[in-house]
Amino acid sequence: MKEKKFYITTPIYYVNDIPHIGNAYTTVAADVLARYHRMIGDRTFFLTGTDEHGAKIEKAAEKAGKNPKEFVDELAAKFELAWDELDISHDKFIRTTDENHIKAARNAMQYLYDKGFIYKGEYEGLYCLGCEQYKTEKELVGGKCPDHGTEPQKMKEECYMFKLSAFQDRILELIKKDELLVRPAERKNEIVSFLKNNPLSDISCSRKTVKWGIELPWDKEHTVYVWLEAFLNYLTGLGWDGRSPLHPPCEGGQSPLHPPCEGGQSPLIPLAKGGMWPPDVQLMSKDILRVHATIWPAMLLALNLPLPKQLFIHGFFLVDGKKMSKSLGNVIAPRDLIDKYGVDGARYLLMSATPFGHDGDVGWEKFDEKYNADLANGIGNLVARSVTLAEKMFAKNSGMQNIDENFQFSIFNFQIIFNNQFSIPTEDMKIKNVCQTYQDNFSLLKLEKVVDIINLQIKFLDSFITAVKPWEMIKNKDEEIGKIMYNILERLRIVSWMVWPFMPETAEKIWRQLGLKPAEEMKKDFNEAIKWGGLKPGTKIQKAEVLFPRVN
RNA sequence: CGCGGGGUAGAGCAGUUGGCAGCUCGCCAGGCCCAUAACCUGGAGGCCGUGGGUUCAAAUCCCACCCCCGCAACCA
Repeated sequence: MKEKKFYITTPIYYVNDIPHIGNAYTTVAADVLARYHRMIGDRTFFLTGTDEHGAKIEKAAEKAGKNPKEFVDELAAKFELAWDELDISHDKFIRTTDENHIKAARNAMQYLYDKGFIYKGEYEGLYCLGCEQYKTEKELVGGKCPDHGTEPQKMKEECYMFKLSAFQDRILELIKKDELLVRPAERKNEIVSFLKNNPLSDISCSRKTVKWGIELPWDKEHTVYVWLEAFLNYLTGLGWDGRSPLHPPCEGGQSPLHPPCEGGQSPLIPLAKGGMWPPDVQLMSKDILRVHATIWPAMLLALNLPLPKQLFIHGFFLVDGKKMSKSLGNVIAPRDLIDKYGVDGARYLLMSATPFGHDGDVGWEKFDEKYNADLANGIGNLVARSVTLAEKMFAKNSGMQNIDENFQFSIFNFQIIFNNQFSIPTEDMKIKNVCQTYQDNFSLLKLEKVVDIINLQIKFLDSFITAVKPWEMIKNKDEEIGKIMYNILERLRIVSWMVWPFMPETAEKIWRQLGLKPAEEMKKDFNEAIKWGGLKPGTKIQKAEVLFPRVN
């Protein structure tokens, strides 16, 4: 099998609140990558979902006068709806309350226990009687519980511990050698220096006091403490049953469920979906990097499973320079963005708000500016003017003439000059090279560069149109117009493919205006689709509604 | 010396194999009239945080210092 696979995950979101712009950012980014990989023909699996167990949810449910299951059902539905509204194309929405997840998690815990990675110990912490919860130092205000104003008491309880300490050296090595790639580089530095300088201690992985959770199979008084269980979603989301690595020897090195095993024996588990494991990219924000680069790989090592290839950490959004928080009242919900800018507008603004991997400052003013500049005045306007020109040309009884892209450069000089003194060699603007750079940047996850490439193509076409003045040629019945318009529309068609992972609906709207059927187009592979000549000269070009109305 | 990041045009940001400082918005002046009061061209506007060093050459590499932000583990 030559085809590649691509497995991407988002973290599962804790359902103690409705989705916000931060969750949406991670999810849209994952969606863009998943769509891109499907587009280039990779066998792709995109997993997202919700984390639904734990004391906080138990309490929040109680407060809302609901039983926990009802409570999480409602919130999980809100997440699913939000992703639906954002056109997220996940293959599976995993919930940690799913029957399969629970069963698998118990199997996995049992396995870890049997292998001696989990042992009985004690957890000591500061316990607030009012909250019936342990508090971390950070949660306390002046040494007191912010909710009850009382000082928490030191308490101990029996719990099970996971031998995290045993994995420190191996994890450090793996990260240093990029076998577990942590990107961007500054995040790798951070975690490497953390692992070098701080001894990892074993962590508690069960609670007696939390009822809303998954019971340990060998000790029903305990429930699994959240992190360990939550991480397993990346496996159970693929249909894993938790019986790791109890993979029967492959007879003759073959199995219908996964790629051939070496020597008939393999630690690879027969995951559903034909051997998707391990993840190629796991996206997350920086607050959960540390646990993902310690507990998570430790679990996989304990389970004897391959580690993810890459953890990619993106930044936080600041809203007008301030941290987004409920108390400041500056929380932006995905819904707010969609209402103002449309689904594709929202997706685009999230993805272009900041270089991928860095923190970014957002805000309504900035969103408005970017939306008008890039979408309304940029691609939206370009499509409108191109399609209108084509319609006018057809009305004058001229037709398009299929001619290769070199024609465009021959009349626009061999040196394309636009944007001040900035000049770009013709070679760089050739479709083949543009698409190559596009793909290179995508595989490096440089999404901001990918967006730049698209916008440069739009500028190029705008500049070209102004330079050749097709409207005059139409008036003068200049027969060269057929070639000019073909060049414009054909390049536009190819650009629309580049746009597709970010704004699928927009790409489809462009195709329709170009007389192409989205359903037919979607059958194509990217590399086939971007070949010059996809647009047939006789195609009926028809103007439709404005893609991105300006906002104020 | 806890760890990591940042300080570049009025605003927001790009910019490490060191090689004439760039983008978007805003501003000024032209052009165009196909298009969503849009598009194109040109212009003004920067001691690239400060002080040293390496180099023919530094925003970029090294050292010191100043200021800002995030993190400091069982916080889902």
